[in-house]
Formats: sequence, C-alpha cells, structure tokens
Amino acid sequence: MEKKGMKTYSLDEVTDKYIGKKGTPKRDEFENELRLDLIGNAIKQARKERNLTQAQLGELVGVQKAQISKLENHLTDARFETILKVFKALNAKINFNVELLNQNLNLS
Amino acid sequence: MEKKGMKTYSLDEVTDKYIGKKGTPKRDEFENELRLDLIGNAIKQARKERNLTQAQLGELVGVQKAQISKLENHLTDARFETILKVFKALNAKINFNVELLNQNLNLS
DNA sequence: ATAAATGTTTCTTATTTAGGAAACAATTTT
DNA sequence: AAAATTGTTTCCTAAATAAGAAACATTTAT
Repeated sequence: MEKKGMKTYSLDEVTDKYIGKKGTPKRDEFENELRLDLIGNAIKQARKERNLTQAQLGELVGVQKAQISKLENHLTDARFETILKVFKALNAKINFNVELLNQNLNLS
Repeated sequence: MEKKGMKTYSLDEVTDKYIGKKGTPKRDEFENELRLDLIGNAIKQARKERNLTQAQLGELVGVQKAQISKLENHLTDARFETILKVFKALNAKINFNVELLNQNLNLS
C-alpha cells in the first residue's frame, strides 16, 4: 500500500474538504433535522458565539427580545421569515436539503 | 499517473459516497440556501415526484389546497410548523445546517 | 372542441405570531 | 449582600397566516 503518482485522499482529508477543517469557521456547520427546537438551539448557540444578549439580537433582527426568548426556548411557532431574519442578523448561512424517502408506491 | 496498490477515488466516486448514487432515493437530496422560494420549489418538486395534486397534498398535510399553491409559488410567508408538516406528509426528511460566517469581532 | 381535472386567486373569518410595554425571575458583577 | 444586567412571562393590541368556500384560469384528457 504505497502511493505513487496519482494523489490519494484519506477519509479525514475528504471530510476536511467537504465539511471544513477543525478550527475554521465553517466547522461550526453541522447537519440537523429541521425542527423548531433544534432551530431554537442553533439560534441560542450562535447568539452566544456572537456574544449578544437577546435584547441586542432582537434589535438587530427587528423583533422584541421576548420573541427571541420564545424562539430559543421553542415556546412558540414562528414565521418562516422571522427565523431567516434571525440567522441573517447573526451573519450566519443556513442551508437545507430534502431527502425523499423510499416509498412503496402502488402502481395500480 | 498510474494507480498501484492503494485504492484511489475519483471525485465522482466521492460524490456518490457522500451525496448518494444517481437513481437511488437519496440522490434527490441536495443542499440549498434556506429561503422561502427554494422551499417552495422543493415542495413542488417533491409533490410531483409523489404524483400528488395540491388538493391531495393539502389533505395529507391538513391545509387547504390554496395554501399549497401559495407556498409553492412563494406568494406568502408561512408558519414554520406548516412547512415541516408538508415535508412530513411527503415522507421527506429535511435537514439544515448553520454556518457562522467569519466576523471581524472587535475585542475592545 | 369539450369536458374534466388541476391549479390559482379572492372573498370573509378565525387563529396565531409578533409588537409594545411592563412585571417578574434568574444570573452576573461589583 | 446589593445592584445591575440578562432572560422569562404576561398583559392587550396589531398584523399576518390559514380556514372555509367559491369563482376563475389553466392544463390535461377524451
């Protein structure tokens, strides 16, 4: 098992390439199911990394600090755009992906 | 550029491994920025792959077909839980990730 | 070309998020 | 321990999503 000529990649190298290196800002990115409670957690975590109070974040977003509190603790549903505004205010990029699960579709 | 001994992977192979092979259900999963319009597109696409009408999807979700139409064409904001209910009705897994962008934080 | 099915738009009304503001609780700092 | 800051909860009101239902437009099938 020697390398020769063509460049090869270890799994770790590929992970670094695809997920981001440890210690780099991108490494904070990791995948979760899209759920209100996990979104709330992500907001709280990101806000703390930015060293912001709920009041400060609320001001940046343009919502009351009470709303930030409710969002972080998933005490309420929220408008989709409100969630997006929060992440924009935190200067965070939020992505999603959809995986259509296998289905035994009945062709009649 | 000859291979010898250690197994090497092409980019395509790695993509298959990480994203899923073409033709497999997982291949439908791909990353997008979380935005209402892209969510709307994803809903429409997934609904069509399930061969459902807007009325049928609405019934599954528990919302009016008018709402499905508005969502797919991003004519309205939506409640977060409504979006989630739609994907659940489509038997789709939806994930997200947050990337905290670099910031010139001022340590005073 | 007609009919049927599907998708879009538009009313009014109900429900819910969010604003505004303040009281209260909990945490942190001095 | 006291004060200050931060976070949570609770009023009432405003604004917006969604229901319900129907009309209308578009697409597809016969």
